[in-house]
Amino acid sequence: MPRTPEKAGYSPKRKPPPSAAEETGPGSPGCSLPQVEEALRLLEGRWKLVILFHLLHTPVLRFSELERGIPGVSQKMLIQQLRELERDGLVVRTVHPQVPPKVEYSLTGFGQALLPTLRALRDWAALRKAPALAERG
Amino acid sequence: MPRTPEKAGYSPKRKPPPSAAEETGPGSPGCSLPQVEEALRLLEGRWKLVILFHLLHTPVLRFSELERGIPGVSQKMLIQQLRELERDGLVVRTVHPQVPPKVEYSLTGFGQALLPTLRALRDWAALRKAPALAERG
DNA sequence: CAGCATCCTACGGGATACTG
DNA sequence: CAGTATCCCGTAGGATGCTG
Repeated sequence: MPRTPEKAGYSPKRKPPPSAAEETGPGSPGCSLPQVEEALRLLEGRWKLVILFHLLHTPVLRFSELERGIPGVSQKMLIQQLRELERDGLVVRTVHPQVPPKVEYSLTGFGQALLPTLRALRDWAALRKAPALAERG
Repeated sequence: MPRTPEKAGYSPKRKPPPSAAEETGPGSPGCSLPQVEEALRLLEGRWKLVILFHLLHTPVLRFSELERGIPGVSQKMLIQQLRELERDGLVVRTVHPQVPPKVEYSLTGFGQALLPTLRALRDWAALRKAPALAERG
């Protein structure tokens, strides 16, 4: 993102609404919708879930392994998404100071906590082939 | 998307890889990664999960209700995401032929099947405040 | 009320080339 | 090997205005 010289935090017209803590009332779905929305942002990005799926299956993976494991991704995207996941506390990046560089990625506790979600997601994905699914609920 | 007069299906350089059913082997994470990836696409979009959360909480909602329930969204986006969800078989759109138009949205069986996933996601989101979460997994 | 149409910008994300 | 830098396109998505 060299287009903005700074950190490019981005905060324009997007969330101009009132103060905050407003939908957090008792009438909101589940528990606190905005809190969920916030967490959802951490997972946005075409490759994040895929990366997490891989790291959940293989606890430690180096960059090249991830790259090979996710055929459609470019290094730029892989790096970018990994950095965001790291910044958001989902993934740990470990650099081994060697001559041929070696960097390994693994999940934090927070990242591992996604296990139930990803498992449910996988099961849901499997439903797409199930014929017993009535189209009209 | 009036820029492309047609349906603008979009299919450029995105998925040029081999045939398919290749990672579906026994060595892949969980079950079949590409299948999960495919299902993941149905949920992409800034507002889709939020919409689904709302519809899971309130089974039937009209357009204006959703609009009010999701403060940050624009009508354009709301419509667009709803249409995609409808097209992908997650949501049903029911038009009531009245003078002041009335359109209601609800989940299909497939959409309702996301309940466990969304629940897990909500629980995970709640973890962000939990102090007992070691940053290094 | 529910939606379509249009314009416009920022971001997502791919391709390629270069570096420690 | 594991990135960084740059160029570039297409899409996401906001703002506004109009319609049945």
